[in-house]
Amino acid sequence: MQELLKNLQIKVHEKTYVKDPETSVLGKKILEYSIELIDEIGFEAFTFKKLGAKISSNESSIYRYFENKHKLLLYLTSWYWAWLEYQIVIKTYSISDPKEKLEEIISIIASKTENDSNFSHINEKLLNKIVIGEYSKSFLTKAVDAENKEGHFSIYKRLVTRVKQAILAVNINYLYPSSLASTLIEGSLHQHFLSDHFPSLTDCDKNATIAQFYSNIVFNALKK
Amino acid sequence: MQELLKNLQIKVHEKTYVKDPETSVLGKKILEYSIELIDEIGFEAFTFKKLGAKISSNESSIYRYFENKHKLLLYLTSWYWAWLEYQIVIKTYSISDPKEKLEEIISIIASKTENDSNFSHINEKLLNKIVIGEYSKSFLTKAVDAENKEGHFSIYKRLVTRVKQAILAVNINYLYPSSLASTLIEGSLHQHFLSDHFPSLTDCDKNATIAQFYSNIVFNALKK
DNA sequence: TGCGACATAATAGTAATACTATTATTTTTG
DNA sequence: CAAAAATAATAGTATTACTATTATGTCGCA
Repeated sequence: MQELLKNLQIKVHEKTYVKDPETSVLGKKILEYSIELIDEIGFEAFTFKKLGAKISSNESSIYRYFENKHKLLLYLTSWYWAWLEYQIVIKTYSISDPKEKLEEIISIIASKTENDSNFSHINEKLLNKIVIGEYSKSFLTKAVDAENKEGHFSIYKRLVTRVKQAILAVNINYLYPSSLASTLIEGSLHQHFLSDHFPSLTDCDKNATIAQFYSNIVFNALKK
Repeated sequence: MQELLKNLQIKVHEKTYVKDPETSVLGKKILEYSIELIDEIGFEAFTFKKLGAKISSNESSIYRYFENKHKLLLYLTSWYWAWLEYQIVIKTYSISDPKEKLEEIISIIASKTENDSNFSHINEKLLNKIVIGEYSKSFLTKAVDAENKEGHFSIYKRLVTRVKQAILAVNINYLYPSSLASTLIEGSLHQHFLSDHFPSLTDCDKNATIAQFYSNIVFNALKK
């Protein structure tokens, strides 16, 4: 399985980039250091000029890979969701019991991300931090509907659908599988944010984990 | 009760503004039309110059009320949460049964907002739309911790705490009252957004409402 | 009526952003 | 080695997010 992954490349919707960043050294540098820079200064202050300076490259060269920083954010977050989906597939592949499987999925989604050596130019832990702090900005724009139509959120939607299926496998009669799946994914990000910045608004990271909280929510909701 | 409200003014943390917009005609115009304009063009494209043009006033005059558009967003969203809290207080004041009370709170938080004639220059329905689409941007910034320290999120935190109390009143032994309260409030906004832009990721607004979904989640979680 | 205080408006100016376009240089590869 | 492709450098534009200064209007009260 690990061997198989060595040859794997995470595919992001091609309209997200002008030129596929995975196909060149500069492209990979853009990915690697944009994650670092966005983490350092935040997405608002992040510019291609600053990134160019950081990688001793020119602003105009970065524009040849991404139309603008918003598209780059779409790329990075799509990459993250695709990667999370792979984690889920790999780690739950051999689990046949639906409850056990869902438990594992919740744990993967809600736990802190660990780095994955299979993708050397992507720091997954940092990327997870970015997703927590910036993901909402990728869809909270006036362009959502157009971008959604173009397929920029298809990976995210596929992930939600996969979680939904796992929920229905536990209880086929549950009335709100999509809402529960999307709440779990988005809510986990939010609880992470709260535990970092508004600890009084969460119980997680005190005597409990986010995974335990959502496990409790989900399995109580699915009780027959 | 309605009479009492006539004389009520929603108070927002004073560090949010340079000059209290409630104290002048121009100030109220800024509030009224910034809501309209942000709704029309989105927070990113919104500028004080455009707002000035809309209200035939000058950019520089608006700066005398708000330091920048981010502070204005903090003002508007704080106003919204304060208003929501009043709705909860008024509508649940006379309910003594904790379950019934929590049910009503969930309904107020999760349902579509109706306009409130008590505050003539604020269109609550539009403001709710803005909160759904822009609220996250008010805290997903590098300045959160500093702004939190300054008290800009105190109204929101008070609201979450109030909901937390209502949750504990139903089941004092529940382990995650803060997380459940914050999930309910933030998650409701997200489900509204999904039902508008990603209907496949939610079950709400098809055969169910967001309030029903959260009611199901919350009361199953609180079952003893 | 007139003076001062204050609110608002107009104007101008700055550094940075988010690009586009053109040209120059370097690297790749056939 | 020449052509093609990638990258870098340079310059330029409209807009943003302000700040500062000055001008105009408006209210109260002496």
